[in-house]
Amino acid sequence: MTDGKPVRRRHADTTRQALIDAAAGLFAERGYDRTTVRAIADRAGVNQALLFRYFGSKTALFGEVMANDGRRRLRETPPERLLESALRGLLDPAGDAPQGDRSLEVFLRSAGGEDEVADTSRRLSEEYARTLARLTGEEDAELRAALVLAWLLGIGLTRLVVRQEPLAGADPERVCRLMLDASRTLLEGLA
Amino acid sequence: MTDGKPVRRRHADTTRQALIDAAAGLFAERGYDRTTVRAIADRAGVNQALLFRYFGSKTALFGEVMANDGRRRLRETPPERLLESALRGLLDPAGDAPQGDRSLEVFLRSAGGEDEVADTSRRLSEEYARTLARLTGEEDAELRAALVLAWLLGIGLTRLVVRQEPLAGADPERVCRLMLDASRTLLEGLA
DNA sequence: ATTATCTATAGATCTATAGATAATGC
DNA sequence: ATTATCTATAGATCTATAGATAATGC
Repeated sequence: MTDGKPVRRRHADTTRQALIDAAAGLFAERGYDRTTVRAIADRAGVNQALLFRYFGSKTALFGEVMANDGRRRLRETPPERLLESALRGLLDPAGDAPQGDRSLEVFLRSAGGEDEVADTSRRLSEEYARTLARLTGEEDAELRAALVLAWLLGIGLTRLVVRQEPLAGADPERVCRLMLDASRTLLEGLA
Repeated sequence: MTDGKPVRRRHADTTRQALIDAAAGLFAERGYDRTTVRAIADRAGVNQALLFRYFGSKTALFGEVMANDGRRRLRETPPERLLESALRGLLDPAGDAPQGDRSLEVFLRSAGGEDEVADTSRRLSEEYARTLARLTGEEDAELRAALVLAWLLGIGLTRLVVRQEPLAGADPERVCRLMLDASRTLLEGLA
């Protein structure tokens, strides 16, 4: 695990970014708690002390990762497509369009952790909820949006974290159709 | 934290059960990883070494907790009422009917943890899925049941673990109605 | 005498820091 | 000369165990 992507030696910005990339990957794969600073540094191909030099602490690096990559999908997806895009991202992390935004995976694997991490995660998920809520004119728009988002998260939890069949191995198209059809009964504005 | 419920001194069975009860509560409140064996022993009012004497390891105690209390709701609830019962249990852990079955909370807070714990959790959730799948005759009954269960878990995750508004503070009745109505479009057999 | 309980501690992690080393730019 | 990087280690947890102590039952 000592060699990640080859890092140009002695270049602070490159090293910083390598640490962020390594952390983003590992947080998505294992969650915050189960990712050690040593594993991050190893994957980035640098010494573990540099993580503290550049970010100060592991929680600060987590915040940086979520601020950096975590909002790409939110920025680049039209609201009425956001639910489907996020669902497809969770169903097929490899073939996902807004490249590199695995923040919902990070969320699912880290939400139960320490307070500062939970807060950072909650803030991201609140932005999703707000965006979805604007889609409908119903009086309880926010609650409906929260329920749909909760469903998305539950599907991700079952498929990626728990890996429980038949959801874990189900065809993404079938899951999308069933989930989106039922969601439209809750949120009108969905594409 | 040294005094839990007063334990009759020097009685192995009582001590064993006190440890199970303390563990069940703490696992539900904090999840497996964030619960220390010392916290369990303290709440049970006994020494931490007894946990290892009676259960061998922390993971073994986790298995015992899930086997002990974890299936009460499954046993005592008719299948067509299971989803609503579990949902109400997550929405209002205090006023819940099958007393003491907080296993879904434990699941939500522990699913991302180490392998043995994840396996124990997955097994419980599979029983829920199987029970729900029997409710409908549709060809893709199992996938539909898995999706409904995922929704339940997502709601629990958002409300209890992430504590994100408006779901965290929403009226249980409203949540029930919205969620169950939409679920009936997926699973016919629900009450 | 038996066995439930406690004391003390080994051993494994992990985050974080202080201070030494080595590579680059002037 | 500056600063990016590494070595070595402190200090905080946590699970688990070996062995001593103390309470009960015959």
